[in-house]
Amino acid sequence: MGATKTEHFTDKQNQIATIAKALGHPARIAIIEYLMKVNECICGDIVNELPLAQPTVSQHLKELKNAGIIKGSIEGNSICYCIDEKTIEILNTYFLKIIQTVSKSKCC
Amino acid sequence: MGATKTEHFTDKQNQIATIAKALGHPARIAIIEYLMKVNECICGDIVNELPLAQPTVSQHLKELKNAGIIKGSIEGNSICYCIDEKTIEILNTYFLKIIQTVSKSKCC
DNA sequence: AAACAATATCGTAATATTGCAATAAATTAA
DNA sequence: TTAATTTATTGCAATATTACGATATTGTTT
Repeated sequence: MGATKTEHFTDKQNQIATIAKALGHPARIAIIEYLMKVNECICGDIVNELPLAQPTVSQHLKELKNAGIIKGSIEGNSICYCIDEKTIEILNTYFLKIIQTVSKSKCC
Repeated sequence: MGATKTEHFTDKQNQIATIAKALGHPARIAIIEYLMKVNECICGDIVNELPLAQPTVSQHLKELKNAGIIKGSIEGNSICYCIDEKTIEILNTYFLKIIQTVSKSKCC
């Protein structure tokens, strides 16, 4: 026990949970915000920006990339990361549906 | 080490991360979907609906409640849970801003 | 009050996440 | 080629999460 029972849930449920989980850490939100600020997609100054060591940042970037939230393209020596808004849109569409459904029905 | 360095991030960053994290598990997404389906807010048939034991479901409900995603009101013997769309809206507004910002800027 | 029902909490095992120092790998600059 | 730069990976310690049996709590019947 201890492991999430992924197989008991639908693909969609797992997809939404995976994306949300990747966004469920303040460092990763901070990375997203930084990528938004420097609208050209600069890479590893993220390390200088965040109060975390380089391996830790690298790991967070990896998780964001695995979840499809950012994408990185090699650019000479460094790597250019940027937000893939399509993935955020999946979440957005999903949550919007929740909000619409819930606001229609009266509750408790 | 091992604990998230919450204090290094802004309140907003922590708020968004907390809500996203609570949604970052397929069981909790399934709970949300069930609450949407039975638009009147029935309570612990969630246990019958999910492939998880009662204490596990109770724990997931607690986390959703702590994050402000659902609210529960005691109704006699049982508890009536329902989605608090205001919290989902916070996420939605935040993500929308990301999508808008990113789609404006060209990238990699 | 006693029996029942619905939830919550406790305790604990299994697993996952977070963070970082050390090190590796890949590219560029000298 | 050697040194420097940038990013990734490994290994490990600390902590958190997930899941559930057992048990407690709270309210409802009878």
